Amino acid sequence: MADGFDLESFLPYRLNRAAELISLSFSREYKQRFQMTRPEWRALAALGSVGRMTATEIGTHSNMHKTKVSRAVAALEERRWLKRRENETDRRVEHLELTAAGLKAYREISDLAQAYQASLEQALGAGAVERIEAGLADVERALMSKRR
Amino acid sequence: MADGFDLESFLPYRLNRAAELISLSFSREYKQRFQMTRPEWRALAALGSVGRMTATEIGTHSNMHKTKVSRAVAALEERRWLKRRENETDRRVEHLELTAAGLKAYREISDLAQAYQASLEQALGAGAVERIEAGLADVERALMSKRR
DNA sequence: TCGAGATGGTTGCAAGTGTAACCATTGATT
DNA sequence: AATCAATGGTTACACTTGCAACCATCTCGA
Repeated sequence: MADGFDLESFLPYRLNRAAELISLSFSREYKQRFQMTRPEWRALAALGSVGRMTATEIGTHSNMHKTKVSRAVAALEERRWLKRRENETDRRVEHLELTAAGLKAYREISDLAQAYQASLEQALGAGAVERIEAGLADVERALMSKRR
Repeated sequence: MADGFDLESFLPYRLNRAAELISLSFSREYKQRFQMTRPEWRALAALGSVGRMTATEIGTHSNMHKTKVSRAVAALEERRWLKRRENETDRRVEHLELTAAGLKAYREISDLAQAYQASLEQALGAGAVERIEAGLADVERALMSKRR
């Protein structure tokens, strides 16, 4: 069926397949150990690396839908890994920050993540990860400008 | 919080973010127009480009869970876009192939996909897509060998 | 100061998903 | 031939997700 279209070189497809594969591979490392979903880990990581943020900020930072963020934050709060602080001047927003326990968890999981990334870099060779990430950044930039 | 871990350069995270972005961006192009889910489009694309396949083959080819494939195939059949043919020598397997209507749909959507990819290539510059895909292939290879 | 719209965040609901258990069939071992 | 494991595929169930509708609060202009 030679009609010019090749799924195998269609970027959305390729990107998704690689992302699913890597995501699956890494999530196995923490899902069992920390009983945490991916959105929760993402929110934790954002808070851990950036510090105090609002829910909306977490959403834009990690490109998650606001309901995902909302539920992830609720779950982390339930675990006492984060607390909410109200903003004096605008009572709609809530500042979120990790508790001591949350920070501890963040450190453990980010250690895991670093080890994972290191093993990937090892397998891929020097500079490969940087090159790939540069490419991804280009894609994101292109999509963002496409949007409007 | 300088602790050595930077979410922004963590490959699983970056890959997922880019994939979600591009997937969202492209699915808008066909979801409304063809009322089709992503697994259905994937199965259709696999069948359209490869030709006759079994469900398992579609699964490995496009890296989809077999239940996803099963449901996508059922949906496509419901629409009369594919038909099942039994295998004489092994009655467990079913050969799947597109009907004329299915092929027509495939052509329309793959035209859309080609146009989409062309606009991306335009925005990204010559060779960029190939470089990115080469990087993705490396990642997949690394993950596959990691697995065992 | 009042109301209309914008913004931060949550929730109800319907649809999509993975896991595990399942049915049917085949292949290998005896 | 009889059995048991392996394989192709479907389905029941619980969980996750996105959309839309929602509540509360804030902003801006008449």
